[in-house]
Amino acid sequence: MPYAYDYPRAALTVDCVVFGLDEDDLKVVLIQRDLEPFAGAWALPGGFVHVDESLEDAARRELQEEAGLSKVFLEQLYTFGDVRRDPRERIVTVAYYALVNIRDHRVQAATDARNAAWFPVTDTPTLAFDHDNILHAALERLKGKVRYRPIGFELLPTKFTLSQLQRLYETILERPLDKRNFRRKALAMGFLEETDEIEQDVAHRAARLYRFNEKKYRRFVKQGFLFEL
Amino acid sequence: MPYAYDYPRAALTVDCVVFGLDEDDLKVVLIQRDLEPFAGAWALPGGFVHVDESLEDAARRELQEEAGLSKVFLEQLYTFGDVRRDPRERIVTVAYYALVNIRDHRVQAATDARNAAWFPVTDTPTLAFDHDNILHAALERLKGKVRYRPIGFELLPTKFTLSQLQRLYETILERPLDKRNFRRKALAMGFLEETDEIEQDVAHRAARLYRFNEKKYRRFVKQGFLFEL
DNA sequence: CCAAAAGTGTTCTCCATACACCCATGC
DNA sequence: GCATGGGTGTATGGAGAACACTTTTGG
Repeated sequence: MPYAYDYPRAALTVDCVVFGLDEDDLKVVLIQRDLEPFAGAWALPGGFVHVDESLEDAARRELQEEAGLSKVFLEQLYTFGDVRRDPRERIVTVAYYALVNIRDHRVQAATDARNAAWFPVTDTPTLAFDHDNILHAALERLKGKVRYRPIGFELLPTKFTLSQLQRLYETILERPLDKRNFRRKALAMGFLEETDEIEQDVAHRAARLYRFNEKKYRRFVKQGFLFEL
Repeated sequence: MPYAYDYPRAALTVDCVVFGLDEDDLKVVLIQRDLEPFAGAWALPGGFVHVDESLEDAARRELQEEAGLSKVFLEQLYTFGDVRRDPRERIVTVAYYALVNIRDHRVQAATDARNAAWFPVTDTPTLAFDHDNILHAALERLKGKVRYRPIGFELLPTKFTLSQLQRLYETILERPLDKRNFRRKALAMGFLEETDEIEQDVAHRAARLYRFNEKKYRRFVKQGFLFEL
């Protein structure tokens, strides 16, 4: 079959901004590069898109290969295509962001033995390529999205306290929230489910654990809704 | 220089969803294809990304070449990368959407003599490739974005009446708005500027013309804001 | 008994909404 | 004078924001 486009082509990659919550810190997965360009520098996990896999498949494969992560929340962020963003040749990258809860997903430097680690988003080294831009865009997206879609739950363990949830929102939005107002509104949404368990091994009164009920959430969305905290 | 990626590569295109307002109809530019695949079918304007131009540059060049449009509001929408979205070979497309006011921007079937025309968004033919998906995504984006960024002004002539503005919002949001509440809120935003002109040649009382003041808008944004109509 | 965080209601203010009539103009 | 849209104010309800003390538990 003839090519539809017989001229030099850009190469295509995917890069992933993987967010996780560690105690009350928002963290991101970075990979230390072992090859030029930017050998030794930290970068977002990512790699070339195979010609026979979709963009999202490529992103999931790279997450698996480079960080040992699977079955995570993943959403397309933006496509970065400046001509000189890679010093080698023209490379366009489709950026994704992922949300994982660190408990369930231990990050491992995987198959290709490069170093993978969690960094606090507020304290990352200068990244390779334009990855600082990508990370910044992902943070902005997270901040915007969290206000009208309950994606925050992806970052928490299955069962969590309302204080954990509140601290998560405060971390992402970078501002304090009022405890009573927060709890009232969070519960009023109607898709938080009280469990009969409480947290363990804390040196103070133990808080009740809640869980996110996705069915209730979907019903809620269908009826037309607005999600604000 | 060696290639960073010596394997078969996807081709890369841009496609543009160009919105315009014609009277009170929201319309979109479509191009009739003269080549296979989908010869004769309507499609979004777009084409291959050159290896030495950025994605946005490619989108602007295609708009110029295929529809004679320049200097329009243009924003990246989403990147569509399903393996089989083009029957010829693997082609990934970065979709953009553009807003133009039809008065200032006459659409012409340009250099390559293909047929270009405006279609009401509510009444488009079945499009080539996955362009129906792309159009649908663009409409959703427009609906969402118009609520917190005043992009609607891009669709109107420089001077417009408040009723025109209201009808625009009603069209995009697909619901009626209250006239008094709309006017109060629109003016309260503080970046609409009353001119001393009124509309001409209407068979009823002539409405005052307003203009969008971008400086005031920017000041408004800086102070932290929420834009809702 | 002290430290630490959990849990709980009320008030006020502001904004979204609902609603109806007179005005200016062209024909 | 009539048809057509332009232009205007008020009352009500609901939601967001501000605010402080008591309870429980472990050490």
